[in-house]
Order: sequence, then structure tokens, then C-alpha cells
Amino acid sequence: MYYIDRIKELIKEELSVKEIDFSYPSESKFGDLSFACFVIAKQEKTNPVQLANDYVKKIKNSGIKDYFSDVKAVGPYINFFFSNYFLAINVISEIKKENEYGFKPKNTGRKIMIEYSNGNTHKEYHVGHLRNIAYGDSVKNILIANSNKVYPVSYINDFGIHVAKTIWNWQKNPVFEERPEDKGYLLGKCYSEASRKLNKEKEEGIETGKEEVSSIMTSIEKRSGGDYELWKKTRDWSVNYFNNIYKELNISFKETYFESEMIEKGLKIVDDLVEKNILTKSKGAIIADLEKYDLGVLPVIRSDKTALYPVADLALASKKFEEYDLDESIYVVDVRQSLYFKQLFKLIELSGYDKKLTHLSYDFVTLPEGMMASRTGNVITYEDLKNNIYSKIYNETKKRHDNWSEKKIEKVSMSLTISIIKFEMLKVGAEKTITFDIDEAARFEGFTACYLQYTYARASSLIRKSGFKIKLIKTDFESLKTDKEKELLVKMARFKEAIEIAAKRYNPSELAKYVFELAQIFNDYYHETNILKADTRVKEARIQLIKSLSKVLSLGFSLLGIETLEEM
RNA sequence: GCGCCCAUAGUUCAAUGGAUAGAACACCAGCCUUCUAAGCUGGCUAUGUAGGUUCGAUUCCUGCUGGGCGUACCA
Repeated sequence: MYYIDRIKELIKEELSVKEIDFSYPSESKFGDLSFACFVIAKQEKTNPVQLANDYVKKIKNSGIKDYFSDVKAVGPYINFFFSNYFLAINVISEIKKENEYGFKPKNTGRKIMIEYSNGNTHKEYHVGHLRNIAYGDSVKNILIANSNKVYPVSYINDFGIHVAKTIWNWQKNPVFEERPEDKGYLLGKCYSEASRKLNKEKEEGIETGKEEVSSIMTSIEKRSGGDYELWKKTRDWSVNYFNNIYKELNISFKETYFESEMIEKGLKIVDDLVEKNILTKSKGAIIADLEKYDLGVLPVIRSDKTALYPVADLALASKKFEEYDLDESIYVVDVRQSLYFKQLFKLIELSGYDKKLTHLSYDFVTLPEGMMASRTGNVITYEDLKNNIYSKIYNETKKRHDNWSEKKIEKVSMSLTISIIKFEMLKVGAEKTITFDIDEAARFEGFTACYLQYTYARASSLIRKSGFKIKLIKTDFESLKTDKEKELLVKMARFKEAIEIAAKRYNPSELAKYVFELAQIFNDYYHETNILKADTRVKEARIQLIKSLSKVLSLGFSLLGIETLEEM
């Protein structure tokens, strides 16, 4: 148990109260830890102000009083002021001792599969996908840090109608084959062009394109012939393209599933469910009538006999459960599919599985000029975003470090670019729509990845320049006397809580906020305190403090999927 | 129509039912012969609306207004 938790336990013991709702005051004049006496006073049928006073007297006359520099009652609140010395010696030792300070023991919790990224082949990879992958990957990290055994998997939709649309347009425009860009990237362009054409035809009342696309879809599903061969070739381009993106983002999966590999099994499941009357025929299609669960109707097979999304999803769910012994299966998919997932989960339940299924939804990413949709071409692709941010970062880095090698400048700029992309996607709550402003995201100041990386680089620089390795045991913790030092210590001690809250709410923004606040305290401390110029004993103690800070920052970044930079 | 989500400073976001509603950006005024100024300090400005529950509501409940999304062959 960590120091602050031990302190809390000691307080509860001393006051003989089982449950205390501790909080951390927003202002230093109210101490470092506090609790309000309203609830206990009500239970004891006494006055909260009086009770607070009695409690303070009790603490001051007890054996635990030395842990605090002061304990005060302010109205119904009791405010504890930690002793810097005990806080420093305990917190710094705890951070030093554990490689993954604040994390819970690995693989002792539940077994969870989390599916995210979910790219569509033959389509663009845009900022919406980036939100998905950054969010899913960070939730994965956070769940692991909370003791769960987690299997990250990706499901690639390589077999929907979008594929047929792209192939339709690709065949009509041989020029695509000649263009120099990455083929996976080009497929995305080809898709949005196809959508625009088909929409235009629809408005004009022309059906030919739609019929051609439908015929291509049927032909691919038969798995032979020219359309099928082209599908295989183009599909591989997309898959390679995704793999390169994942590599750049430093994200990897335990398994990658493909819709095309699920269909056959899915159709068998559908047959089975039709037999069991769970699925029914209606208007030429096969549907799940879920009206009695207030979930409407879910079409499963089109009236032209081609498969819709649930076919593959049913097969995938069953595959996951067969191959892994899971306590929970999480799907990270945007909020627009909430109803679909309720329907799907009901269908999975009806087909006999009794598993915890979670749709982890997040709101979508829009642009200042309106809703983003690759169908209309109104998107910011991963490339657009990456190149835009990279060039800004590259210029700034070059300006600051004209003595650095070209290679180093590029490496640092790329690393910062990826940090920025991930952080922008994680810093707001999942239920908030992100109106994505590309210039805003490429900022360097404020609540941004650059600010955090800069803070970390600064701490690293101090540690490097301190030049000596001090044994912790010889550190003079009495030297850490200032309020800012205490503030840093308390904040670091609360890292564990930040992880717990983030895990409980599946919410990486809690951690983003945490590391930002920690960085702010440090920057403030840095400016008002001499570290390398202090007396040796004080300097040694401060460097120990900064080493701890550096470690907590780095662990915090890692949970957000962000790598640290020693210099920038 | 029905269902889900959202509404806080000029803007983008915070706030397990608790102390004077916090940040960031923008704007204004300062701080580098000194540890990375991608930094720090100060100033300015906010809970859509009407009720209810509570010792206490940005938070929970209801109505209203405004916006977004979904609602049988897209995913």
C-alpha cells in the first residue's frame, strides 16, 4: 500500500470511522488532504462543525500527529497538512522501487478483449480512425495497468459494399494504376470519387452505376473471376497501408480479423438462427425482429442475398469466444453505431452466449466546415494531418537546434508529431464531439503534447547535467522544504488514483489531465527554484525529486501511448 | 414521431452532490548575462431556461429551448 493510502487508513483507524470520503483541496490554504464531516455528523446525529473540531483534537493527541505539519478544522471540514519529510522519503522511495509505479500487478484481473482501429480497406484512413485507434490503444494500456489480461485486436472490414464501389471506379479509371502515390492511399481517393459519382447518378435518377456495383459485390462474394482477383490485389494494398500506419503510431495487435474470413461461418450461423426462428424472412431480406426488446429491426441479409455487417459480426463474436477465454469483450466504435451494437449484443445473447459485451463509444470527429464523411470527400486524412503537423514541428526544431544532425531533427519531429496526434485525440472526454481544427492541433503551447514533452525534456536535461549518481539512502529528504516540492510529491502520490479513475471510466482523458497538471506544477517549480545551483545536499534531494517526476511523467505518457523524448 | 448524446469565459475543454466553478487558446501587461522562453507571472471574462430533490446542485429528476446523431437492406 502506498504512503497516502496508509495515511488515510491511519486516520480512519484513529477516528474509528469505517468510510471516509477524502478529497484533495483545490487550494493550498485548505491543506493537502481533507474530508467533510456532513455525512458522519448526520449518522451520529451531531453537528458537523463540532465533530470536525473533536476529530482534530483526537488526531493532535494521537501517535499519527507527526505525519502532519498541521491539522485544522475549518467549519465542517478537516484539513490535513502533510509533513514534507515523511511525504518525500516515502513517495520518492516508492517511485524508485517499482518499475511500473502506480500500476497494479499484471495479469491478475479479468480477461478482456478489446477491438479497435477497425479500418475499412479501399477507403481513406482519416482523423476519425485516429481517434478510434488512439482511444482504443490507450484504454488497452490503462486496463493492463489495472491488472487485467488484455487482448488488443483489430477487425478489418475488407468485404462491404464500399469495396465494390472502389473497385467499380478503379476499373473505370485505368489511370489510377499509373499514379505514383501509395496504392493504399490511392484506393481511398478512388473510393470518395466513386461515392460522389454514385450520389450524383442517384440525384439524376440513374441506376446503372448502382447496378454495376451490386454486380461486382455479388461477383466478389463468389470468390472467383476478375473482380475477385482485383479485390485480392487491392485488399493487400490497403492492409499493407494500414500496417505502415500502425507501425508509425507504434500500435500492434494480438490478432487481426478480416470480415472476408468471417462471412462463410457467419452464413452458417444465420442459417442456424433462421431455423431457430431468431432470424426471420421479410420483404425478401433476412432480418432480426427485435421490436419486443424495443430495439427495432436489424437487417442481416439483403434481398439480393448479399451479406450485411451482422453476418460477419456474429461469426467474429463466436470466434473470439471460442479462441479466448474472455470475461469481457469490448468494441471501440463510434457513437453512431450505438443502436446497432445494442441489436448485435441482443442477437449474440439470443444465440446462446452469456458474456459481458461492451460497446465503448466515442463521439465523432467533425470539421469546422461540417460533418466529415469519406463519401463526400470532406475528410482530413492521416497523411494530411501528419504532414501538416510534421512540417511545423520540423521547422521549429530546426530553428532551435541548428547544430543537430538532419537525422536527429527528423526523428524528434516525427516522434513529436505522433505524440501530438494521439494527445489531441485523448485529451477530451469520449462523449465530446471533436471539431477538428488542423491548425489548433499543431499548436505547441498550452494543453498539448509539446508542452508535456518539453517538460519531460527539461527534467531529463537537469538529470543529465546534475552529473552525479546519488544513492537514495544518502539523500537528505529534510531539504525538500518548499510548498511547490510538497505539491509535486502529493501529485505524484496520486498517480495511482488517476489510473484507477481512468480505468473505471474507460477514460484516457483523466490521465491526459493528470500528466498536464503534474507538468504545470513542475514548470512552476522549475522557474522559482534553483536546482543545479543549490547547495550540494539540497541539489541532491531536488534531483531525486525530479527523477521521480520524470518517471511518473514517462509512465503517464506510456498509458496514453506516447513515447518520451530526452531532448527537443 | 420515437430513442440516444450535448449545452459552462470570446473560443476549445475541466470540475466521485461539497470550500471562492478550474485550465488552455485568444487579448492586454511583465519576465531570458542564470538549469531548454515549445517556459513562467499578473490581468480580463462563464454554469441555455423554468421548476423539483438536498444542509448543499455545473453535477441527480421533470418540463422547455437550441444543436448533433440514430431510427430495415450504409457501416
